[in-house]
Amino acid sequence: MSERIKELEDRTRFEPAEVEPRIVERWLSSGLFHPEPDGEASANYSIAIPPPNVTGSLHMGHALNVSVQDTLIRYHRMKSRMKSPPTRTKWILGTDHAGIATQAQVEKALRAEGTTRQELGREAFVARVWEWREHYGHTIVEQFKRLGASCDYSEERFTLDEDYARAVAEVFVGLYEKGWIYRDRYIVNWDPGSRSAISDLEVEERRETDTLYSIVYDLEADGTVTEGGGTVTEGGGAVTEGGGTVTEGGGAVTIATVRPETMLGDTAVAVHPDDERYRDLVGRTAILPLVGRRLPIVADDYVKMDFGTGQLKITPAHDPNDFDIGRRHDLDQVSVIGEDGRMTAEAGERFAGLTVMEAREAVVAELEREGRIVAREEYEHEVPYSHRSGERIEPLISLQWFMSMDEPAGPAAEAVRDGRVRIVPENHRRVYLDWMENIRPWCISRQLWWGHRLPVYYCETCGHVNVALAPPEGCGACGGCVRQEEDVLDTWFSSALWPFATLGWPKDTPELKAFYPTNVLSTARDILFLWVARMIMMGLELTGEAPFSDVYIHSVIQAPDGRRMSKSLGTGIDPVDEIERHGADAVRFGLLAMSSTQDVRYSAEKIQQGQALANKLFNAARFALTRIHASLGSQAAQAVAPAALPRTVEDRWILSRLAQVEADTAARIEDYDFSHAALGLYDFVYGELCDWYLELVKHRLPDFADEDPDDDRAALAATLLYVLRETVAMAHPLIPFVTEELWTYLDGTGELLAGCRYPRPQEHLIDLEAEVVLERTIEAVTLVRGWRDSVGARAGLIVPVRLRAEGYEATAPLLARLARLNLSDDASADGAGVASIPVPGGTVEVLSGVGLDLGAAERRRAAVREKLLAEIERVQGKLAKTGFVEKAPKAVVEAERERLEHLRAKLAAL
RNA sequence: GGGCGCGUAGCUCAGUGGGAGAGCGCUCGCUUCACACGCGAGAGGUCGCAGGUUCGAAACCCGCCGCGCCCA
Repeated sequence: MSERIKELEDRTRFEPAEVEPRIVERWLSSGLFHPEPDGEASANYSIAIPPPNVTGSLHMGHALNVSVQDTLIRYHRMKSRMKSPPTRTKWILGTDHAGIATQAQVEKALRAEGTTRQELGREAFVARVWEWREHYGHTIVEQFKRLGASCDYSEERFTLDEDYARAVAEVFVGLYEKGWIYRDRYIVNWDPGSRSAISDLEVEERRETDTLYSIVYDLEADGTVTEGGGTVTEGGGAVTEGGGTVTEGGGAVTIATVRPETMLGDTAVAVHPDDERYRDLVGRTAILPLVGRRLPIVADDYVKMDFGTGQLKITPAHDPNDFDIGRRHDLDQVSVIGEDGRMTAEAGERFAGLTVMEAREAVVAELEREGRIVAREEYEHEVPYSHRSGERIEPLISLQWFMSMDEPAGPAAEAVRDGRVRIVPENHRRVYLDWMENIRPWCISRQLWWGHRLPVYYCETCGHVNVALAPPEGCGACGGCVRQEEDVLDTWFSSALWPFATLGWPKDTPELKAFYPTNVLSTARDILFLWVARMIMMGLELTGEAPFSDVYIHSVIQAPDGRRMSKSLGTGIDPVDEIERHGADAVRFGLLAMSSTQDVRYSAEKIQQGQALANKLFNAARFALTRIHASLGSQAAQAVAPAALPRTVEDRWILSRLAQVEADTAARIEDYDFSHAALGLYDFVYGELCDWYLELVKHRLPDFADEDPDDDRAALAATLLYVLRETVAMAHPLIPFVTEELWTYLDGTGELLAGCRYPRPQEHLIDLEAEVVLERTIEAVTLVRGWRDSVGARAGLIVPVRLRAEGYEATAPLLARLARLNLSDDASADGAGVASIPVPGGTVEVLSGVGLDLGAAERRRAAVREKLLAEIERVQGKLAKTGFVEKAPKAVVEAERERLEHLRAKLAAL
């Protein structure tokens, strides 16, 4: 027995903390994760990792997503070895510069030092962020390694790499020239926290309660009155009922708002065109209180008739919906709130310079004084907040750069509709298509310093806009001096190029040819629009191909309380802690096993189940290996293809089960059904391999070293090693560490399992006859054990019995050993036994009551009889119904009849 | 307001038309020669509620209730 095997004998536990660093080291130095860019993407397999934020660290979402992708990558890498010639498998790695998030982190650090980015200046600040990245930017990549992620670490990309940045600029210039990118004064989501515009998708709505004020605006009593005659006053009067302060003769309107300060920017009042009450109001003019501005009353079907009075103030410069209404009716835009979050000069002398909240109070006070507030009520509504800074969004009009979505949305929707891109699970498909069909322009400029600065140069002389890859010598129109746009691009603009820009696009590189388009994108549901949709658009437009053929949307791992994991609530669980506690295999297994539906609660038990599986597999292999080496010597301890071997029924059974589990596992991985792949593997290893097969054969593996191996033992060793090798290889994509460790013992060549072939199910080994025999035996063992327990038989007691049952020709000795029975021949022990245990196919007659409490057995038997009688009655009732016998499929009826017979035989046996 | 998902054992979840399952927890037993992160046995469920389809519903359909998430 070799030294290594001797050492193995003492390792009674699988110790992840000791094993994992060694294994990672071997993987990384092997070069296995870095494929040469050979062949065509259609034959190779590739995944582009969703680039984590450069400042980020591993959270549960990453941990699950990395587990998913690594399982796919390892599975396909192993499968690629079976092809001739072998194909290539690549997992493209990199990080995202994450404009707002990263800038915010560094600004926070600056604040702690008592300075600001403005004090530092742009150049120094950006240098500072790069420094930050050097120090902290690799945390998450190191954490990926701890999970066992087999990314191509030799080619880590960054969205601000020189080549990548050039690609981004080229795309901008190209799309500008195509007319898809343009500059516009448009209402944007202004984030006062980051002092930047952000996109619609970075806004989150929160439910809040505010005061809803009802405010009276007078109507102008001018010539337009004649149009509607006297009815106008009536209508106006009706809506101000209870207000009591209607002035002058023209009537009034009453609008409701939770943001009274924005009224200073009102430029119209709107009613619904079908609203009978206000038909005559349309075309008239209201007078804006406090300001005196004349407000046209327009008809627009955006207005909800049953909300408030059905009369709506329109503030095009400070509300996205009002902005649209304003465009439809050609209304003025009056900006009363500035980018600094304070009221502008346009708001009037009394309010200019106040913060929004101060202005609200002041406006309400003024209106109050004039008696114009006729109602206040508590009102619950959705308020927009910045997903980035957490501050309340201030919608305002600003000069920004946009990308039109109308042109790219069509092809991107079509690619999903016609199946070129498959979304798994399928129900997200419609969500994607709905979004594509109701798409809005994308605001792509950000008022930040960290990111891709727009390749835009404004002429200081004539104002001409020059868009070019390199800074122009002078203005293209007048030759004057130019200065570059200060803004940077939305981070998602650059990530939209991820699957191809990482491979060298727009250059026609071998990497691009070998690995683009990629096979699958695995990601979280919340960035389906933010990122996935835009990648599909950009991929189709720029490369002519969808960037991946499958999109897998993995589960959201919630906190154990069923809500989102939250740092602030302290409900987050750190995957790195879990790896340290239970091992990376356990974390991977657990996360995959729990990820069955779109939202799942974090289950510490599933992680423990994974840990138990790794330990179990380790011990099963350790047991088999130490015994085989001890009894046969290492030269004989080779796995042999089982086809030619003489086999016992239990060998035939386990080989049959193995073939089926191999097929199931592969199918489930390919179907992205990771939870069943993981749990199916667990069931096989625990419920079949260890609980039964090893128990059935362990007596054939005695631990003495110097006996000549006979045929049976050699055959068993071959089968056992074969089953272990196959099981370990099959499990590798899911639990790579323990399997790689075991491979060093199971495989003599020193090769890494990660680079070996994936097991191919041997269909000719499927043996249903052996399965029937073993199932029967297992059931009988379980029944006898239950009986033993009920009669208080001590574990060591061998009970003398006579087997009176069919179907145990091959397994009677196995039954006897596992159930601790001593089988007598019929001839030598006739006469009635002291007890009878029903088993499939007959009974086990107990011949002696020594050491048994048979009274307890009698009570138990009564309980079993009750159950049997109830069951028999149920099945009889079913078969007595003519409807069932006539309409149910024949096979079902037949099965019920058989079952009845079976139950009756059992009853008779009692 | 619209959409998606979920509701099954004490807990977390499988099960999608024909005998209610797993892991953990619980009870009892076990130095049975791999594993005590172990082994064996067991208790525990009107499958959210109400209706419908069907010979037959945990599963399919309709409605309701509760929880979570997304979009407007």
